[in-house]
Amino acid sequence: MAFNTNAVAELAGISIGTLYHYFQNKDAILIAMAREELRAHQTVLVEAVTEARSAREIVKALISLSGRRLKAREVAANTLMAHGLSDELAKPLQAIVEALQATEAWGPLLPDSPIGLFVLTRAVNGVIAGAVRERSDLLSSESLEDELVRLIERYLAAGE
Amino acid sequence: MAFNTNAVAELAGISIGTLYHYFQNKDAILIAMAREELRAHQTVLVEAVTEARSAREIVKALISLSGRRLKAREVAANTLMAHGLSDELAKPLQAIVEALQATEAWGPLLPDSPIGLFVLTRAVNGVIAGAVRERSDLLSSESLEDELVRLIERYLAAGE
Amino acid sequence: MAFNTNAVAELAGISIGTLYHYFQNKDAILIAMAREELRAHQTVLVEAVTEARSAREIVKALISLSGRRLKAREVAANTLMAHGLSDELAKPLQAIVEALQATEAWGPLLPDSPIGLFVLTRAVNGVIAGAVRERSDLLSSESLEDELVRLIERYLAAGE
Amino acid sequence: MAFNTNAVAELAGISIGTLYHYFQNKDAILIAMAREELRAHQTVLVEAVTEARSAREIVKALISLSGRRLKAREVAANTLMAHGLSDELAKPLQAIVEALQATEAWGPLLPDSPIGLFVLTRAVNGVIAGAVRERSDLLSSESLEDELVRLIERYLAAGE
DNA sequence: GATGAATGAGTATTCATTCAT
DNA sequence: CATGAATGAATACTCATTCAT
Repeated sequence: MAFNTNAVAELAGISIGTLYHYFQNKDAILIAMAREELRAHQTVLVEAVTEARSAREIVKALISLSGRRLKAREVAANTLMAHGLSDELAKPLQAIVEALQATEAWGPLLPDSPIGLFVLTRAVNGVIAGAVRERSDLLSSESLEDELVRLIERYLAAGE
Repeated sequence: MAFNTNAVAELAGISIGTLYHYFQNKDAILIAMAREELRAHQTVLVEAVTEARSAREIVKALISLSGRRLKAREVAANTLMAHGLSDELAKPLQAIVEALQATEAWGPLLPDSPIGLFVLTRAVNGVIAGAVRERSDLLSSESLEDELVRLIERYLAAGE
Repeated sequence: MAFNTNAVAELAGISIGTLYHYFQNKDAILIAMAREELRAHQTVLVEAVTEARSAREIVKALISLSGRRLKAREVAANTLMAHGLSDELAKPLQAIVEALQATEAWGPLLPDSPIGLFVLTRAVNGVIAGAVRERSDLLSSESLEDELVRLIERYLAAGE
Repeated sequence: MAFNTNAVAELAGISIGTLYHYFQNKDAILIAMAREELRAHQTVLVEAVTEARSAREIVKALISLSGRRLKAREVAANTLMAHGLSDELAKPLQAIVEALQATEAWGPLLPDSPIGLFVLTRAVNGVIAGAVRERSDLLSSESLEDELVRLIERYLAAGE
């Protein structure tokens, strides 16, 4: 594959020897890179979502960011899954929830129960991830946005 | 790794030469195995879902089957994604939809629009896949079931 | 390489099993094919040279036939050399000499001594083979012809 | 065969990995070895021919060196031909010509025209190569020498 | 006889890791 | 600390040959 350690080192602009100064072995290198990728994505997501003023704006942001560094994030996700660290993939979602909970606008609207939060976030994420995975042209249409907003609003209304 | 071609051949009970008689190279072998894994899972899913008599039974079935051959399916999914075939991962979902549409009980209830179907299926799938990925103990509780049924029913009601 | 036995069988239009009915092993197959190639070329050469009425016509014929089935003859030559049968490569030259000796027109003109014949034939052959090997554009010019005729005539005159 | 890459590496006193550090693949290794063989032979030939004081001494040198590392040169020649590099086989001849042209003794005697040089060199080479290929006992006799000298002198006289 | 799927020893090649500089 | 040439175990893949049909 193209992901051999020497290629990684060259891409990173350092020598393979130096790479092995910092990391124990190949797995450690790949996991560190995957986590960094995820962390960076999380930062971008949280920023975008925090600025959103409506459910629609949140959905818009999530969809538009879903194409960001797509390949890199895919590899990162595969790496973490292959090493039994798939639970870390949820960190960005958790961070988004925490960010929203901290705002005056969203805090009161979100589900109280952890399960409710879990279902809502994973459902939205599942829809967008599915569209990305399947290279659906829904991603560029407004109807996916509409439908996701409806999913969210209906689900939130259900708690009343 | 343990997935070297010679080991695969031995496991399959054929010689390495015969394996290469059927497949072009290692990637082709892995992809074929991944597709077979997915196909088998799809069969099991469709059977289970077809027999279900309520939304709750469908959710129950999907959750209980989500742990089936977990590692194998994970590897299969990674393989397909690594080869740019991630869209094939949606096949089981599509098959479930088609199976349900063909029944008297479910056909009329499902969303008419492709987008509605897409959102509903990927949302449910996203929630269950998330629980599996994160090794959530929600999987064994009834509350996840409750919440998913609520998600489905509310979303379907939204079309009215 | 592309010269594996299965490919050879397919090219020959018979099954690999049948090929092994006729030949002991791969070397036997390749050597037989090489000899057949050489034999066929020899036939064509002798025919052409026999009809020639002057040194120039002989040279013309040899040059024009030097491009015949070039790749096949190259492979054949390599095969024979690789199996220590390089001396067989001289057969066509010997056949040409014998054919010429048998004619009224040429018989008396040729060198009496085996050494003279050897030098003359290998010299002419060496020049043409060299031009072919080096992909020289001399092959299509008339000057190579002129020079070869001069070489032959001078050498024959030397015996006087 | 005995020319497997691991054996080559061991013979060269380096690891197989290092060998592949320097060369792209097996073909590249074989071609490099063939060229080196040819280059070394060329050096020896040019040295010997440069010291020669007469046509006979040149012929003597060429004949006596024709047996040098015979098998190795044969393999080298086959390798280059098999890779479409047969034209490189002429390099030693060209080097000899250039070396002779640079001397006071030979420069004026050699043919002016490229074609003349081509015919003379390939003719002499063809005769000696033929004798080697056919394992002729002419190689150890003086008569081949005589005849080659005659060929050369007559051909050179032809230009007058 | 003819077939061609199956075999598996043999070989080319990769790539994580080390260590002398 | 940084480097990157060198290593060689591990692995992908080939192809001459067999043999049941």
